[in-house]
Amino acid sequence: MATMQDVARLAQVSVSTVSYVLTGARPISQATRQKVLAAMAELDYQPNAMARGLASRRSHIVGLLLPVDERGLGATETAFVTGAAAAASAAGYHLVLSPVGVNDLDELHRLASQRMLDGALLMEVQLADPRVAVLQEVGVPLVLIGRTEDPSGLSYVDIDFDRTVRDAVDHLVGLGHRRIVYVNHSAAALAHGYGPALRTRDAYTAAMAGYDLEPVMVPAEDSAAGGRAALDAAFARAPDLTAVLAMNESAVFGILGELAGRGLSVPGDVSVVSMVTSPQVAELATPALTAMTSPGSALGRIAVEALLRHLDTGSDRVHQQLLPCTLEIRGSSGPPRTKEAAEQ
Amino acid sequence: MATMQDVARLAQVSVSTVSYVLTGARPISQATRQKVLAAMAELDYQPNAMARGLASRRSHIVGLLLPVDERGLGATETAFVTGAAAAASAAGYHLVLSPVGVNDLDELHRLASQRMLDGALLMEVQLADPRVAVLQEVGVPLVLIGRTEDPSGLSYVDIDFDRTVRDAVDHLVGLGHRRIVYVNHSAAALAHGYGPALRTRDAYTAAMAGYDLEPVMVPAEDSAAGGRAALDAAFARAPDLTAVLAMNESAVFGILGELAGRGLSVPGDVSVVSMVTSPQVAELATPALTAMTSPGSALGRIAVEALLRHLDTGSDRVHQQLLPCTLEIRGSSGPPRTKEAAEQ
DNA sequence: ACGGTCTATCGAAACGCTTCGACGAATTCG
DNA sequence: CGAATTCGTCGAAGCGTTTCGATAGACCGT
Repeated sequence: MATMQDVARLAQVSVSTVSYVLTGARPISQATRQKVLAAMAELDYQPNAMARGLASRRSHIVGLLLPVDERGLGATETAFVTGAAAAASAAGYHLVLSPVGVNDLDELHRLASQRMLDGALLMEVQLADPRVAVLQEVGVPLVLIGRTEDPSGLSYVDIDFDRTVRDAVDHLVGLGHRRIVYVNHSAAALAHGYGPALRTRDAYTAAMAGYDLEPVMVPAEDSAAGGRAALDAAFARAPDLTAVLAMNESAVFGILGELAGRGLSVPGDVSVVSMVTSPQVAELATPALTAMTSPGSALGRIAVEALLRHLDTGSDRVHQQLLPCTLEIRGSSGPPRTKEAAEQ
Repeated sequence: MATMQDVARLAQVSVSTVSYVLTGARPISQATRQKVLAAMAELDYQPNAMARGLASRRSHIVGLLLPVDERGLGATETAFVTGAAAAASAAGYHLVLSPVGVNDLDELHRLASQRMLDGALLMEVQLADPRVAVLQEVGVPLVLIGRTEDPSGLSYVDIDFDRTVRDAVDHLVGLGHRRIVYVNHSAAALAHGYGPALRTRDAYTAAMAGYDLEPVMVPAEDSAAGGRAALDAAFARAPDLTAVLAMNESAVFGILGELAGRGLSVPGDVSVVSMVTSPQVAELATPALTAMTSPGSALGRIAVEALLRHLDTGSDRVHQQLLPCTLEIRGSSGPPRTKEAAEQ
């Protein structure tokens, strides 16, 4: 493996000159630059990442800190991860996947103190997230995926839940629905201060209020069975419902199954709109789901770009950005049956 | 940020002694070890990963090389990635996610030559995969996820497709099915030498032959629409089919939808078994899918462990291991209608 | 009491790069 | 036309570890 020494010797220049050619930290004449580049090519030289990292105090590695307690990542999270990895890679950075428990603060501290990470993305941020303080204390630049309760001074990217919920409700109301039930994440998630669950709850309430409609929210476990149970609960509380808005991707399928089981057609009897869902998943359902498509991959890319901008320019402007999910109408939503049609 | 120097000074020992305490490379007396550990604790010392990496020529980073051309990762791949990340993390290693195009060999060469990776896991291995040679040439220890045509001398972990297909066919034949159609990956995947598609094709043919049954295989695009089309094709070629075995996770949902569209019940009229599927996905369908559950997370863990064993012990024994998917019977498979029942 | 082993520790030389101060040559300016 | 500036390059000092050879005692058998 060739070193910079070898290149310098072959090009008959000093080591520092080779370094300057590589980093552009100082001007180098065309002539010598060519000599050096030729030598590099001949030796198939690649800079040693560790040495470079040690000397420059920049590893060119950013960490993606993902909570480990979850049972696997959903399609949205996966898209986020791959989007982030692609963006990092495109910018000459590396993305390391660090599973750290939400409450394993010591482990996090250790990880962050190793000077291996130039910066970090924090996934699944809670409203009150102790991990933020740990990372700040160690001085690792940070971009949150999601938001804490008070994110002032913190960079984050997140889904614009307000807008997403409003758009979904608008869509359903626009079709003529009045009785719209919201199936949220689980009660446990709500209790834990899981941001998306809380924010969508509030947004839903507000959106319904805007139309003078009564909000009906039921929580659902993150599974098909949870969806079935939630639909039962929904009918118990609103027997005349004509539309279901569901945050919980897994639960949607249970809802669909349960509707079919009750002999109700979609969207004839009940319209279903799935929130924060990937197109791939939406297409799996029959009928294909009208869904608010999550900007998973874009979020990942934007988060990385914001972080790298900070790292590379040293600018300490915080980057705060919300991306809405976009409505994609497929087969699971339509106008409610009119009274007459229903009475036939 | 405290350095080893600081620790040494505080503990009144030499720097090398501190290092030996940390690495255990040489014996250190209890007394000094305690002094050193105390100093470390007091200073909240964490070794600098870059410096350690430079001096020891070991980065403690392994790369997960995933092809970039795919449109996202499926649930199985995601489980693999998280399993690998967890295993690496547990062993004190870091996992970097490197999206490199299957044919971007230069990029791969560059990545591998940076001495940033102690080893690599190669995902989505083709039967003839040029990436393997590149990595071997650079001398990066390697574990394949999947297999090349001739994997002798190479470490790999892969799904035992033979066994998986056989178990699935056994299950269906055991229920009484004779006309079993296999819905494989796309024709393009087959043409590209995509291992799972080819191996399951052969295994299916062999398993059917074992029962003196005629194999009928149809390819399907990786989508719900692909599944619908495949089912059409299947009925065209085998109008009397009673069971569908499907490799293509996305297509399964299309198949289910199309069956419902034709007024056929599952499993009453047609049984469906999904191959290499995660439980989460299987549960989404109605009825829940009888499926061969993929060992995604275990594969990731095992691959990392094999790689690290090689790195840490220097043993150059190759590790070759196949894991079968396990049959999980849910609601989509059952005995075929008897002739009498069908004629009623 | 003496060379011979061990054991625990030290000092110094890497590891391969970046970066800073210095310096000669070329250029500019008054 | 000499002083001041700029440009391109060099040498050397780090960056924070690991690791190797050396060494000073402690311990052994004789």
